[in-house]
Amino acid sequence: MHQAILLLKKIPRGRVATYKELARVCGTSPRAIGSIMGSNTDPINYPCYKVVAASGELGGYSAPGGCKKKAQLLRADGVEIREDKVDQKYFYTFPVSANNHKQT
DNA sequence: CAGTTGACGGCCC
DNA sequence: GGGGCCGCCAACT
Repeated sequence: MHQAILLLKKIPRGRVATYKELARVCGTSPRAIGSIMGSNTDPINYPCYKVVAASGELGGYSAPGGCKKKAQLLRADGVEIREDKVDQKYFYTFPVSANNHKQT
């Protein structure tokens, strides 16, 4: 198990997190996040589809359906996608003290 | 254990 | 804003 996987579930509905954000909280590199996500193609227990690139692009999706399914799931979450890209307004940032302890 | 690849990001041109 | 190159951590061979 990895912290990044846990962070996926911490992402509020209608919002998305970037690889770099997860990397920032996990203290690792965005490459690692992608690798971890690729190792976990389980959108059921872990909404990996809520993770997008910093550029707003959906990035990739190893789970069945591909990036198209990913976009579909995001829209179902309340995230509006424009030209296969997510608006920066949906970018969610994790609390600095949200490493592994609840805050506020 | 060592080498290469990959769901990416940042800097330079 | 777009394209190219380097760096990064983890997983696979």
